[in-house]
Amino acid sequence: MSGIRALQKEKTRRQLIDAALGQLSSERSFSSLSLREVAKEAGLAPTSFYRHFSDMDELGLTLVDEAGLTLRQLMRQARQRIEKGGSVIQISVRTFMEFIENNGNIFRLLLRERSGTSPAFRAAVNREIRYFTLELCDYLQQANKLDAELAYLQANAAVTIVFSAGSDALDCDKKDLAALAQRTIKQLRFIARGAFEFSVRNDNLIELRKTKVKGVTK
Amino acid sequence: MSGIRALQKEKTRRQLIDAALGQLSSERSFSSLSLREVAKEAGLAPTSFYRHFSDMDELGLTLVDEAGLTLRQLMRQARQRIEKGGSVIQISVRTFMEFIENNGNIFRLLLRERSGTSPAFRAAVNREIRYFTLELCDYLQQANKLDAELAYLQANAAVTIVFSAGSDALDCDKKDLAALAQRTIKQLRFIARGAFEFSVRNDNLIELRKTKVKGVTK
DNA sequence: TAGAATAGCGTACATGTGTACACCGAAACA
DNA sequence: TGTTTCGGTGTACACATGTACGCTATTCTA
Repeated sequence: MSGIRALQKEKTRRQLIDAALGQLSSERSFSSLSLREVAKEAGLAPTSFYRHFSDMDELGLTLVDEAGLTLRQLMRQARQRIEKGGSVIQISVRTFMEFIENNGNIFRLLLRERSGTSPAFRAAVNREIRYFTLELCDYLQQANKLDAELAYLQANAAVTIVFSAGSDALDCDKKDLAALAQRTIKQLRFIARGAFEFSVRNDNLIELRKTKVKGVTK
Repeated sequence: MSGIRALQKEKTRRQLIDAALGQLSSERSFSSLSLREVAKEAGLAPTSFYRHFSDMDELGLTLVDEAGLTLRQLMRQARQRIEKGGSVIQISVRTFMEFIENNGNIFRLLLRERSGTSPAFRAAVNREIRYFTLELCDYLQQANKLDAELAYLQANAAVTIVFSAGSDALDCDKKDLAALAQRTIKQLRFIARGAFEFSVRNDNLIELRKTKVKGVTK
């Protein structure tokens, strides 16, 4: 395949996607974009839009997928940095903050559509965040030898905190970013520490039960 | 004052507010409401809208204020319950979940406009959440004898977690609500425990410094 | 009680929207 | 080579929106 035609089509499809992304800003949400605007920005006649997407919604879901991809790419980047040594939490937060500085509008898209009016959008965003959380959960489970439930709860809480910090970062003076990151790091440490304490307590309980059982069966 | 005229005006103003609130739903955001729709729902001619608000934005900000009020009312309710005894965290979460069940659309409004396209809206919502957080912070500071910074970090993290849980609750099957609440409670315990551990560590450091200083000055 | 103020109405208009339709030219295919 | 497919265009339409303007009826005020 790859015919000259399919190639061109793919190219203008990208133009549409980029046009949409390019119009997003702190004062412009995806749902406030019109088909006509996007087509115009992409240098297309309004009706040509339909050759690529049946709907603005379809375009939007594509954008969410794209955002999820960028997010997972981010994870990989963070893991690479971590393997080179350093505080896991610190590196993760720093990586995430960099992501937001470079991809503010994509992150905004996720934040907004997560609580938006389209069930499909909400589901798509939540799916991406779930992937993100589960990857972190796996990591915690094997790195910190945590119980599956505890690991999930910690991962979920951590992602929530970090996303919220990201949201704050979007509206933040640049000079306050470092302080925000520091606070976020401390909060993540609270969570990690708390989860660890609970894990220890659980282990003790298990030990207790074991000895009890031994005592009885003996 | 209170003339029959001012009274009537106040009444139809309320009708507009209620009309707007009434149109909000999981699939309808405030920003997707049109002036005409709201006026119609309130039983008014479109142009009469201007006798009460100069803008849909002005109406929106009024709604956010209203929501903040409801939120603080919620806090009071929770405090009353707490004074009657019981786990602070458990009662708070339960109260919040009840709030969301009864005021889903108001909560949605806050969630959405927090990441919305209007700087004024974002500021208004953040202000309400800040009040909420500071009240909790005060409580933690005196009830748990925490450092001001630690108390704030804990309060902020807790509010973030609870709001996020609230957001999940909005899209949740009713049967899963209890489990969600349980998970949230555990996460809040992580945070509380973590903050406590850090506080203890800090105190020890302070003790250490004190003895050091004593040793030197003696 | 006469005159001013004003909440609410209806009409009217310019503007932006999604999309149906017919058409064109170049690539794909037989 | 002749035919089909298809990405892109321009026109056209019905519709919803915000809001300017002038009018009316009722309340307020002097």
